Amino acid sequence: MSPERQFKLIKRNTVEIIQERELLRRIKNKGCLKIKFGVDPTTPDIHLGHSVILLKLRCFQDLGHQVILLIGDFTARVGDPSGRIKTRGPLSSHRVMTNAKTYQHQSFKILDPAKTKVRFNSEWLSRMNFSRVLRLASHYTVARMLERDDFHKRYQENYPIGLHEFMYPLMQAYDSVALKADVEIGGTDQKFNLLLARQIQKSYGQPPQIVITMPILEGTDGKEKMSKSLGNYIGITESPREMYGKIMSLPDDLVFRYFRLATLLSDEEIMLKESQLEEGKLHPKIIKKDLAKEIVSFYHDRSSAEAEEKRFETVFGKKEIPEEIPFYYLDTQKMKEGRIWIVKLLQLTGLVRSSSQARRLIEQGGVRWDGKKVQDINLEICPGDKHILQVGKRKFMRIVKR
RNA sequence: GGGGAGGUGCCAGAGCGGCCAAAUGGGGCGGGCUGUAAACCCGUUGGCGUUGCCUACGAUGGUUCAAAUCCAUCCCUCCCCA
Repeated sequence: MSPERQFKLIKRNTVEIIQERELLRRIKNKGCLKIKFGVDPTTPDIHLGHSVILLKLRCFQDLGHQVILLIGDFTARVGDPSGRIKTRGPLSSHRVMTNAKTYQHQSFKILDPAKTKVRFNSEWLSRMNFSRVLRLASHYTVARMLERDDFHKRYQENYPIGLHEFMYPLMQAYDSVALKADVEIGGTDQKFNLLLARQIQKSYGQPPQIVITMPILEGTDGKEKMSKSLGNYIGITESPREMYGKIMSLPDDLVFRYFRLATLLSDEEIMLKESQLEEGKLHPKIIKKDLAKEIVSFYHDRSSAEAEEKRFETVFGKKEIPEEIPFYYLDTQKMKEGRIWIVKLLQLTGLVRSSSQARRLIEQGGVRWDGKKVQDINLEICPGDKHILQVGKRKFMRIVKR
């Protein structure tokens, strides 16, 4: 493909490319570029937020470039201070390695394993001795480090900053030196780190990498960025059910952003949907269902996506009881004279965490026995063979006596 | 090294001897509404067979009939000076 067309594909959805012209020039001159993507193995699960970048990397791969998945096993000992207000606790190296493996495995749902090189930064960072660290550190200043928004804020707001946290961006920058990266890609929140690498590369006599920043995808709450710690994420290994449901819980105005950033749909297809929505030809719910089906199909398969769509309609649209429900086998010894207190049963099934919670839910009308709202907290039931216990709208349990 | 401020529930943040299981906001959960697990509105949010009892306000010990609130020691954080 011509460098110009490649460039156009690469540019789609990016927030910024630092030195666009240089990128084009390098594609022309070198043909195959080394694309670095640094991964923080502090959490094992990849979610749709990460997929924005992974999809872009996939695009690079399809264009014949070399993707390097850099596992920050060494840097994980420090913890990325980006956007954080608190210092991260260090992770055990065992934990880091397991996470790294999981990450690799999961990322291949999007990336082409044959065109992905995996490296670990402990390879070079663990061998750095103090004098080399000093040399690295001398290329940057405290004042400039404090310009960084997150450090600046923490400093201003009297939050602690560990001295070692200053090293994090430097270590990451050094990775680019070690890899001789042509391009590094990251979220916009990584801009500082990515740019710093350019400067450090120059200090080590290398041509500075091209920096590509990608948008940060909002999580299911529609406000904060998607992250595991905020609990607003959609993991790419989640079950079709969870995935489908979580997508349906997105605020409506985020749907097209997800289409753009987290699916393979072309701009044309997306724009068509947008105009149809505006003209009132498509209901927002239908579009959201399309999105859910699209994403579930990508990470699982078409048929399970369709099954989930059906189930969703049954449970939330028609408010009916779905076909497959997990079983709970009730031990008859737990019963007294063939009866059991509803609160106890709720606890036994694990549908609630405590008896207080069970009471609350009953008081609020959130518990149903065979489809009927439970009104009385003291209700004792005599279960027959098959009954359905429901908590809230989406939690069901089939109770079977044993 | 010296001086000062502070550590409260999932988070943010009030309370500074009894009326405190702890205001308020966020989040979560439940209900209502809806062709959505959108938006919006209302309720709820430590545990316990629950008009009461138990455990909780950095940790430990103490004063008091009574402590998140007072005292002592310790741990942690921030600020100013050096």
